[in-house]
Amino acid sequence: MKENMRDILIQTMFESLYHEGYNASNLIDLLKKAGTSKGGMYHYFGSKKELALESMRIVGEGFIDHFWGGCFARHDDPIRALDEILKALPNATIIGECPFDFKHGCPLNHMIQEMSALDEDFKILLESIMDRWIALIAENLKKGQNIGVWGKSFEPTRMAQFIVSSIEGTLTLMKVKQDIRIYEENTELLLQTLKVLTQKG
Amino acid sequence: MKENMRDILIQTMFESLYHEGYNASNLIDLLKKAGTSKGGMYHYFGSKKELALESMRIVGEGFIDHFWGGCFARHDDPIRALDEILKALPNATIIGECPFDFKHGCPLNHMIQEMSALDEDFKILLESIMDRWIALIAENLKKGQNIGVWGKSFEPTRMAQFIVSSIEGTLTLMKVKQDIRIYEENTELLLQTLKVLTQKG
DNA sequence: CAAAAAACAGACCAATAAGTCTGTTTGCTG
DNA sequence: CAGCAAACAGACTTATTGGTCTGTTTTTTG
Repeated sequence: MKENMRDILIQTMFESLYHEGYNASNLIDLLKKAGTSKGGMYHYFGSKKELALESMRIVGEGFIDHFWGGCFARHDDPIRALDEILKALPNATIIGECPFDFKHGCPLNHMIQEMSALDEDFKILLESIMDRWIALIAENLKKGQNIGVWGKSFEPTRMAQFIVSSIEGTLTLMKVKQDIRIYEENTELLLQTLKVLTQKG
Repeated sequence: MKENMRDILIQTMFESLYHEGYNASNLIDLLKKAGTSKGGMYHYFGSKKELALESMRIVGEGFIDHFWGGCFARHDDPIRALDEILKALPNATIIGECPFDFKHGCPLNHMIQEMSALDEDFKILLESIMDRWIALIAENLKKGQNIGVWGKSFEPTRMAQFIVSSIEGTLTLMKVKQDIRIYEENTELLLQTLKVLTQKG
């Protein structure tokens, strides 16, 4: 059951992007961590950028589909799913051995800030990941409306954008303040808000 | 009325940090834009990092004190002030000739993502700027409670953190999607939320 | 088992960029 | 106006880093 070097490179690059960012991460260190060499990497990927893009795509889509999508799928009631997601996030594993942690915040946010205005390919990819995330939440908000746990007065996509924004902003604050109470207080306020904004009638 | 080169360097560095980030910005280009040379810059600052830190400090504190603080000071009612701030932000000038723009989002968020886990000096500075921002809002929320436009059931600092998070997250979304409607919809939801969470009685 | 292709190792190259150092200009002061 | 210090110009140094290229090992396949 030998792991494929291409996958190892993708995971290792993700960790570098998450912890150091794109410009500050260097290939030699990355290759050392991955246990390979220049030749090994350039055999699979045409450039640092190509590996980084593929890495963000695989990990980003995977985390949304499996962690978020999985939580939604395990609950009939999307309210409980959202609550569980926010409680589970601080201890979540993003990919392989790489845990989510408050010191480094949200990798998607990090890449958006660092790269989206600098490189069009990154921008396009990051936007598509963000769209996938928002679409998944909106979809489940709609489901909540259909099964009657939420009212119909709100627009699911708008509400999903609001939720995502609130989470991203909270994680930014966490990254610089590293106080878990802020996360708990903010998510509590968010859930409280949702109950009001989405109430029936 | 000749402008001081030290100030020009601070403004030019801020633009570079805002538009390219710390690692991707290079000194030669920056010096060309500022109209000076290596000798000119190293006369005032010991390193690129020193200039960047000073730049973020001056501009960050200035924007919070003047733009945010100014808006709060012009209104007795902090509800109206917050509303005006959110409406004015898309056309605000951050410093000198550098306008706020959705393509580049929030410079504070950008620096937090790129630098706070990478360099302790950046982290300390960025946290202090964030604290100043939150404290200013909390202060004015408290004022709103005291003059009776808001109820007393909420904790000003927690609410300020929630507001800041929501704005930061919204600007992250703007940076990658660049659709002003999202900003308008999100800020509308935020204000709506505040009215509910801060209501009297 | 032999040949070919995939996978990998690592020396080398070229570009970039921060920082240094020497020398020149500008402006203030006694 | 002389002298001195602040302000600035720019060539040079040094370190880093992404990418290339040649050669070796491993695996697959006919």
